[in-house]
Amino acid sequence: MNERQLFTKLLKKCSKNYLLDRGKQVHGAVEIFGFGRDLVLNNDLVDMYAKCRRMDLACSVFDRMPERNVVSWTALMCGFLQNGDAKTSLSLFSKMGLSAVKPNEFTLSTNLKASGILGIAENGKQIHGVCAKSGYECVPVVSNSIIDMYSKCDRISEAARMFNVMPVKNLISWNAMIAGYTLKRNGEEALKLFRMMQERGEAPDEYTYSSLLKACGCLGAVREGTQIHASLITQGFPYLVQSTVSGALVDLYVKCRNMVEARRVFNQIEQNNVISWNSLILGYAQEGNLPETMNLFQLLRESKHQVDGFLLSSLIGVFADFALVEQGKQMHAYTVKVPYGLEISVANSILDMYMKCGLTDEADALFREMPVRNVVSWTVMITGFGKHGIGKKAVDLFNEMQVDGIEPDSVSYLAVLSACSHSGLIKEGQEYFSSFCRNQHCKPQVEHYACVVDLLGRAGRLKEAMDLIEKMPLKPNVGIWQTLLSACRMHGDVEMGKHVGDILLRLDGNNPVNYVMMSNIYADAGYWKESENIRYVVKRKGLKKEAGCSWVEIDKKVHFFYNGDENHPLTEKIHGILKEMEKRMKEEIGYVHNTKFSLHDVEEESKVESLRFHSEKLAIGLALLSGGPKDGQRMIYVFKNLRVCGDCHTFIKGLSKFLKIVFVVRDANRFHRFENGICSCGDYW
DNA sequence: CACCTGGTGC
Repeated sequence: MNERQLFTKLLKKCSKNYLLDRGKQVHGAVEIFGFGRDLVLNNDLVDMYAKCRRMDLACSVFDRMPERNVVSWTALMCGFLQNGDAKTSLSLFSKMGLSAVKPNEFTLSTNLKASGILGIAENGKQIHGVCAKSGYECVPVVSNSIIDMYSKCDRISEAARMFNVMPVKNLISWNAMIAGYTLKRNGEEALKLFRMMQERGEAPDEYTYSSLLKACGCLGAVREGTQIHASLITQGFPYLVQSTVSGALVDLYVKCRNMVEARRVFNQIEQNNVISWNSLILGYAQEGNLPETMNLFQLLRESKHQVDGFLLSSLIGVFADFALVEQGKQMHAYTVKVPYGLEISVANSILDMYMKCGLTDEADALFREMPVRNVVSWTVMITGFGKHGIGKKAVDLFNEMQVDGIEPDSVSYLAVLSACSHSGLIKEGQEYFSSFCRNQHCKPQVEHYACVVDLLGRAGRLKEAMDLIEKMPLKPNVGIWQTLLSACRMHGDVEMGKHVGDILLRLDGNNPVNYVMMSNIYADAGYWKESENIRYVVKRKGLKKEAGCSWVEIDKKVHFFYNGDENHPLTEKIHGILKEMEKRMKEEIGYVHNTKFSLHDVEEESKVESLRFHSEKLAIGLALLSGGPKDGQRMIYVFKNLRVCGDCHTFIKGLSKFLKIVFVVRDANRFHRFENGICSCGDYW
């Protein structure tokens, strides 16, 4: 072996093992031995510095090269891509196009990948054109990259077309296509492709399994996921102690709410990485296991891994869902101290947390302070104000956002439309909807139509709402019919309600909510027999609604209540104070139990006894028992997982009037702010 | 010099 070959071999070894200092020594030797102008060795040097994450040094070698070939260019582009700078790779690609050097399959693949990462379909399509013209399209590396690029650019059908016409598919082609479907949350197609792969006798590898397990997680397909897990074990799959496949397994079990199994897989992994840590911690948080969440969070901080923005924003998101203000504030304080706390997604999750906990002022102050805001930041605020029934502010923000130069996307349109419907801003809502229809970039989805149906329904324009559903270019879903059905009930339109109910039950006959709504419509109109019949069907089918649960925070401790719950140590006293309130309300403002408005409730709850002990009332009872609002604020916050029932709504309105207390209730749909006998929802929710 | 993998959010 001559010296030149030796240097190449040494440099490759440095690249592979990220040995920067050793690489620098070899670089020095290359110069001393007079190989400073050697093309191949310079290419190796560029690659070595790039792999050692020193793009500055890679560039200086590249710049001083007397001549460059396609390998020199590609090594540099690759380096930028691997260091997270896809943009520079693409601009180098166009710079290279001006020189005489022609791209090869490596160059094309690298820049297809860069386009995919940036999600720029136009760019990728252009490179695809170059591939087609030069004949590289048929080289597997290139076609695989094309599949990857299209699926990352949200053009899954073009990815599938490439996959289908490829004359030779290798394992990576299958993996890329399965990953593409998984990315778009199309778990069914991913599993279908996997079955096809098995029929053809293709052996899967760890990439295939990672994607597949993710697909199962998206589908909530516990059975398929467990099967795959079992077959990995029986095959003696060598990767189960490694983090990638097992990380996907941990996440699968977390998504399927099986924390015992998730923990078991996690414990088996020899080298856990941040991702599996994050999955596990989030899993504990989502099931409300706060001690284990914080325990693991602490262990992670003590480990060699770094807490990242991903974990922070998702953890804060869980606190927001549970309305754990104290935990949320603690986390906010923590984010201020760490560098990744500055990430915009973390700031957005904090905004969202304050909004979901009812602290609009805190959110607003933080929002105004943020140095950088993106469309998500604005959308969080618009959604938040919308759910508080402060439609004016939501609308103003939506307009201000556009003045600020940020284009609304389909989620922000949803936010503003829903804000309009929650606040009864009918005209404004319709205007935003038509401007959305004229938008070049995105089209309304079923959810947007549902907002407009709600808007029209609220105004009693049921016929127009029905027309809209029938004329819209999309297939109506369960949600949109439910919206119309609610409107039918609110306006006492039994005939249309019956029609809509029939459609709904045919579409989704296993959701008890649909039956309850129908039953209530009949009951309101005095059709007792029909109402009973429907309730009977629910019983016969054994359909169960999610258990109603409310909670309230008192002295930094959260108390949970279920409907009719008698587990709280103060139950008797809570019942006592609620009965006393009812009595006073009856005498002072003529309150009677309102069974008519049990719209969102199910089963035997129409009985006065059970209405009295709905979870939200129990929570309020405890808050009153503990001396009412603290800190001089005349406010009590209560949170509920389902929608607040009509009777409770009337009850709380009454309470707010004669106790002179403001009650804020967050239900599954929006905030209700009760003040002096009036609710911010205007009795329509 | 290259292609495919795992965790948030409205």
